[in-house]
Amino acid sequence: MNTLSYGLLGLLARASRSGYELMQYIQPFWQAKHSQIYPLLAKMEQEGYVTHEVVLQSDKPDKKVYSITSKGSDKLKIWINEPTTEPVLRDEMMLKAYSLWLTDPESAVRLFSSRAQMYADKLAYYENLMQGLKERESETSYLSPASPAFGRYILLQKALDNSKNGQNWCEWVLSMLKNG
Amino acid sequence: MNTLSYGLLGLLARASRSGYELMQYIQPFWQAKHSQIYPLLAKMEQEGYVTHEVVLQSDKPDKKVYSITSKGSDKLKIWINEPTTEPVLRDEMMLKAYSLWLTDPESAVRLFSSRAQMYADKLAYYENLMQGLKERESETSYLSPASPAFGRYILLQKALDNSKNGQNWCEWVLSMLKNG
DNA sequence: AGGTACATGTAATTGGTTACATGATTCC
DNA sequence: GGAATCATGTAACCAATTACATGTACCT
Repeated sequence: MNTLSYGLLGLLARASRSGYELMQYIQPFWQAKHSQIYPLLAKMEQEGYVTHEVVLQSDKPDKKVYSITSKGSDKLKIWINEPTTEPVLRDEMMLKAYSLWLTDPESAVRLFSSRAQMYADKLAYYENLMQGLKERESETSYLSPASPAFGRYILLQKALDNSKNGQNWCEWVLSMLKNG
Repeated sequence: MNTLSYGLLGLLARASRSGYELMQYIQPFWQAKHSQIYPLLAKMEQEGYVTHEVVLQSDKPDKKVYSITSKGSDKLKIWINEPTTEPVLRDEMMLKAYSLWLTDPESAVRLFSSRAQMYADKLAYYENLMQGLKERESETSYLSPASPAFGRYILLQKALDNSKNGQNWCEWVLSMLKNG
């Protein structure tokens, strides 16, 4: 059971989903490809944390829909109270920023402009998700810590903060590149 | 040549350093253990990007001091202008926040309090590094994009922003946990 | 007929962590 | 003598990405 397993259990604790769906839902908060998720689900099923049933579809290919077991749910609840490991951030941009003095001003501007654009795109993406949440759920739902919507709400808020933060940082650097 | 290699070249472009020193300097911006760095340096030397000489020390054990070659410097400059990969953030806390509805209020408060403390510690750490930079370097140095100090300055600013951001987010969640 | 999204899987490789291993030097 | 920091390395393992592989259903 690695961290990704708990992320998948956290999704399945809300609703049963196929491996393909799990891959899509977890993407924004934990990067994982289908080639990592499918074998992991099989392993988790072997160990009794999830089960699956095949759901036949007529408009799309058939799928395996996974559900969390009570053993999986217990495991998930225990994990939340265990010590939390520190976040790991690996951003090539940080290393490039460190070596910025080795490049010409035009390249530096290009580098930070495209990164500002990346943050703008992410911001729009998360704003859209947040709007969707607020349309679907009432305030009493997503503002209540006991509600599943609360977790999604605070997660999206963190993602929004982070994107704004990154965007502001890029603009700040760009302003110095233009004056300096 | 992976991303870590370029990070190491970026450090060596400023000053020659031992593997042990490189490990310490790169830590805040790219997590890597000595067991990954030592073999990588050997490989980079084989490929002609760095060289090393043994420096005898009397107060400490002897060390291998690595220097960047012109081939390594060329490689580094080209890399800066290549397309930048997206950042990868893996934070167990995000997955726990998502499943927060499964736990009791006391555990939730504990979880966010200790994470707030982590951000406070990081903030203090980076503030200290920033102060050191400002004491060592003149404003004309660290505010000039052509200076090596500029890269360090904007990196520390990003780390500070990020820590503050995370701390505020934790306090915001905690305020909702106390009211909700 | 070709492209895209849906859907699931395995194999090979790289990247990264943990554990094992050794030794110098300093401070208490 | 024992702990802490400095210093370098290898081995085993786990996590993650890339590539290989197959097939359905829908739309143009």
